[in-house]
Amino acid sequence: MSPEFWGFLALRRREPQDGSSKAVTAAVPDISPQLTVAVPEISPQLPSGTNHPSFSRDAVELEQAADADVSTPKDTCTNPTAEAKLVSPETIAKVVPIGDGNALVPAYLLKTINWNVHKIATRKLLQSVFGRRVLATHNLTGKVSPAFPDKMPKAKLDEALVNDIVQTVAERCNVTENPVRTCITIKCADEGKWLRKQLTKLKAKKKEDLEKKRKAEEKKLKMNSLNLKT
Amino acid sequence: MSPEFWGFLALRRREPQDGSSKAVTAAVPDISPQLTVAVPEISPQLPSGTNHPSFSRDAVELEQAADADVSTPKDTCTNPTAEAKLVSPETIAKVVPIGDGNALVPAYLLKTINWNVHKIATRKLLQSVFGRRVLATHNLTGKVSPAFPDKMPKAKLDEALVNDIVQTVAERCNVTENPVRTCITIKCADEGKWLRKQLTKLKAKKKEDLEKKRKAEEKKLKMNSLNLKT
DNA sequence: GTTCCAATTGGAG
DNA sequence: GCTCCAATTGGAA
Repeated sequence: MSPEFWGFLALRRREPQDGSSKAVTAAVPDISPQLTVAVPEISPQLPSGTNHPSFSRDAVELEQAADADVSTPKDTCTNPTAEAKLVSPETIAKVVPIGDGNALVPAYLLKTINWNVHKIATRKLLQSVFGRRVLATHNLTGKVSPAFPDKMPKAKLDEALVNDIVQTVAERCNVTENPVRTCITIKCADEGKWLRKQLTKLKAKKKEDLEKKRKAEEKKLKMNSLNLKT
Repeated sequence: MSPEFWGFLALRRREPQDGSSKAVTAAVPDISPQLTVAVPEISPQLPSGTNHPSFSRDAVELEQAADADVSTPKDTCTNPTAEAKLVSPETIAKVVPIGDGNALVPAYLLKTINWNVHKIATRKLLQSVFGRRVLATHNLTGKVSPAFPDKMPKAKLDEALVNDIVQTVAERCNVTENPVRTCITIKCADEGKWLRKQLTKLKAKKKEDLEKKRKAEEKKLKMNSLNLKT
């Protein structure tokens, strides 16, 4: 609850335009072109790192914090990001491309989606293609909110992947592309809130653990002093 | 540009919940039940006063300011709010109800609307039914923005009239009601910005006039003193 | 626990 | 000058 606790989340721009952004981008060349692995439920597309045309230091910190803190808890059920490549070929074969073919989603997922409800369809695809933490730390445009010009902009979702989703939903749900994009914006916002909650929990737990440790030390000291007396 | 200048526009709540709101509401009984008059282009539905279930003092001030300041300039082309009743019966007869029949719009307007573009259709109807200044000072729900909890909420647009518009557009444009409602929200926001601009201009003009007057006085005084010397 | 809503904003189109 | 976009927010559904 304390302001300083959220300092790194409720980010405010310190410099109007960070001159170091170019250098940072240069330092992070395109390593992997968004390989989408087949993982049942919540496929975790590698969170961030690749497609950030421009971000300033603060944004990077947010993502690192997110990566560091929330990667361990059971937010992904069975998934092993690394082990994904060791999965049997049959399972991998069940991933199919959508749109222009950049985005890959489990075939079974496509079958479960109700294409009458474009909002849900969009969210399902987003979840599958990007994973929660990417959604939480990115948005459609990567631009600052006009309503909150002091807040750090989030990174931009990979355009090609977004387009694949938008196309697919627009076609199969028979809606225009715009409501789909709006839906993406909302999903990212929602996942952002979710991430924050996760981090709050984590911090609370850490604090609690520290408290426990402190009390243990205290007790130990007390015992020691008692022993000395007798 | 000075903060105090916009003080009454960029309203901040002073008290959490204004206890006087009831009294104010009582002081403004429902005078006219939203009579919509037929005026070519921009029909000016009487701005405010009738359907405000709950608003605090600040909100009232905003509306009064708006009424007082922007009613004179040429924001409405040919319209005479008062004279509307003197218009020939034929002209009045050309007004037709939409939706459940609460909202009335000029028949010719309905004909000009392109029902393939729901956003434009919505805006046209809004303009006709409510008029710019009502749109500028009201919104869909009358609730505070969650993103700006300190800003005064605008008054709520008459629900029956809104419903008539929403129904009509949803039907004739073959869209769901929600995009129409979103469109209303945006239109109100846009008209709010428009009103602000008008007021800025007015204030600038007033200031300029004062300046002129002051200079004239100055000159006069100078002349007087010269006359005294000779 | 998620999804959805709508208020507000500045700027792009 | 008007329309449209999407970022952010808290709470409702």
